[in-house]
Amino acid sequence: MPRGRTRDEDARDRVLAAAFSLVGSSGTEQVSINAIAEEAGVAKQTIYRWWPSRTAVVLDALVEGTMKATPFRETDDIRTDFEHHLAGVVKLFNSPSGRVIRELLAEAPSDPQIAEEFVARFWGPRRDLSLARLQRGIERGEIRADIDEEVVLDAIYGPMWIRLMIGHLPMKPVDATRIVDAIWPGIQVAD
Amino acid sequence: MPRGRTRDEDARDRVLAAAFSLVGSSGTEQVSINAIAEEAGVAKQTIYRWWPSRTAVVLDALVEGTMKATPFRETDDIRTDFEHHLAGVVKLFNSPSGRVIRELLAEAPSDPQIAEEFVARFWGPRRDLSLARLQRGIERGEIRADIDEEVVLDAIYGPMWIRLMIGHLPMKPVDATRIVDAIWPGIQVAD
DNA sequence: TTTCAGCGAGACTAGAAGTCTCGTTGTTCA
DNA sequence: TGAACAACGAGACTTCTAGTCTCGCTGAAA
Repeated sequence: MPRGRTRDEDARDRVLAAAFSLVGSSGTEQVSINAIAEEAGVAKQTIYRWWPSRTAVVLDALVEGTMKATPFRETDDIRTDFEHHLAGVVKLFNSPSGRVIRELLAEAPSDPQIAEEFVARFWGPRRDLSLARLQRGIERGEIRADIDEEVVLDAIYGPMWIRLMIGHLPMKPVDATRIVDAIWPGIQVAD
Repeated sequence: MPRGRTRDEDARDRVLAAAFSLVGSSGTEQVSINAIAEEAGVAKQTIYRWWPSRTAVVLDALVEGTMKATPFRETDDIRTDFEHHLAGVVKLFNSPSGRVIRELLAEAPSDPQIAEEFVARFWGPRRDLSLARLQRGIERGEIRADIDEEVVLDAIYGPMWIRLMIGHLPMKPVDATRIVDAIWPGIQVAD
């Protein structure tokens, strides 16, 4: 056990909560590191002692705060499982998390480290769940074996991401069904 | 005709070229407004006289620089036209323009004005071309009339955008075909 | 009770966006 | 031709924020 005072875990939680809350409600404005520190009742140095940058805090807050969002149901009806999952994505993107994700991705071009971690810790794990589900569909003979899995996944997720990032159209729950309707005929095994 | 010295159109062109070149090659680093001014051989005030912000310059540069990119062929084979168009998108996104688009979209969350203009001047017009092509397909009885056109368009473009923004996978020309392969069975009129 | 790292507070530094001023240049109009 | 005037290059200046540094204090471990 190292000497000295131990880390204040409560302060850690307050920082993550403050970061998530501020970035999720205000849109980047007022979300200086000072504002996060003040909201959390913490000194700025306490933040920089544990995180390398403001964006790293937000990423941690996102990963921690949405750990259990967009679960993947495992029933015998793969198609419906995907619809269910996508509906969860719509809900997530329309919540404060959506704004946090958008802000985070906006930092990615200027911070490759963040971009990499975002993929490794947030996007990757979720996408892998989908991939596994797709592969199980192939094993069970319900999904065609000759599809390009990566392209199919990106076609399934793409519409939501494009709307989150560009914002040209709203995301509605019914779109989850429509996306699956559009994709499914191309990947299912012909009856 | 107003009195006084007229605008230096050559300086305007140099500013746009410098902005596009710097943002397209270096990734946001070294792309301060000072750097653009220096590269263009222009005073900073000359930039702010004509553009409201640094990002507005980059948007103009993008619109001007990619006016003729990703054209939409009009043959009798709609499916191949889409493949051709998507292949153009892949090429565009893999070029310096891709980086410029990414940087621009990264500014969008903190600058609603830019977000709106990006849609109105870049994304909207291109998307409308696709939409018109899709609708012509419906009129000609090649595409199903009951599809949700917006969702289909976003499913077609989505994979490229998601890869541009997240960067989890490269974009290859062959993906253009694979995307269309994945989407087409769901939207074409059954034989 | 000594040691020592974490803590809050806040001064400080560095760098970039955007503003302001100034003397100069080029165009229009009387 | 020359006065009026706006755009120009140059660069100082202001403002804001990310991130650093220093301080005296606090609390857990040995």
